[in-house]
Amino acid sequence: MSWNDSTFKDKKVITIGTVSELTGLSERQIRYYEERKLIFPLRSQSGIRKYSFNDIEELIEIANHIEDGVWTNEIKKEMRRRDALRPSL
Amino acid sequence: MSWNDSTFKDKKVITIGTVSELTGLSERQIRYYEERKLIFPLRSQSGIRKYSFNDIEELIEIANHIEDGVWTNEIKKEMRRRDALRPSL
DNA sequence: CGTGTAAGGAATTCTGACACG
DNA sequence: CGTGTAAGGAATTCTGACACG
Repeated sequence: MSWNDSTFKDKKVITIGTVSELTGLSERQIRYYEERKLIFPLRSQSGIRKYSFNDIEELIEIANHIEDGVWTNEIKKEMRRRDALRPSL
Repeated sequence: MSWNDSTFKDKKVITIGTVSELTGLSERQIRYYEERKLIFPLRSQSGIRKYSFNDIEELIEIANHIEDGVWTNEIKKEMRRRDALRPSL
């Protein structure tokens, strides 16, 4: 019933259509980035994807990288590097 | 593309089914509280209701009042009283 | 490689109404 | 008064595939 404020950003409750509006990305792009293991939406029982505000921010970063000509493959590597640097956060 | 953190709670992006899961209220109840002017979801172009985390917290408060036997009518009055007390916030 | 699109089906949401109390 | 439900329709989302390059 109540969350500490910092948790709102992590609550996966937003539907793909809304994410598309918020980011300007097509649903096709958003699903593709998931296929490439760059983003991990929650799934409802019936299979509907749910994203958090954090996911939205990551999607924008991913899209920016791709616009710069970076492959999803490289983005994935960069993510792993970043995660390795801050193991406790 | 980017929001200051305090804004997340106010972004109306959550669908009624998810709100129902999060609050434990039925969709019927949630729509009824809107009919009684206690809650004000955003509407997508096609008419789909979108709620914020703040709305969810308010819904829980409303439901608690009703469980205590308070009428929506009274809850509305209380809301007006509260709003009048902090005009600048 | 990253993205668009048409295809068919399943799940979601909407409104107005009848019911109970 | 507040809430449940069945009804019919409209909008959303899902997957797998073909296309282009």
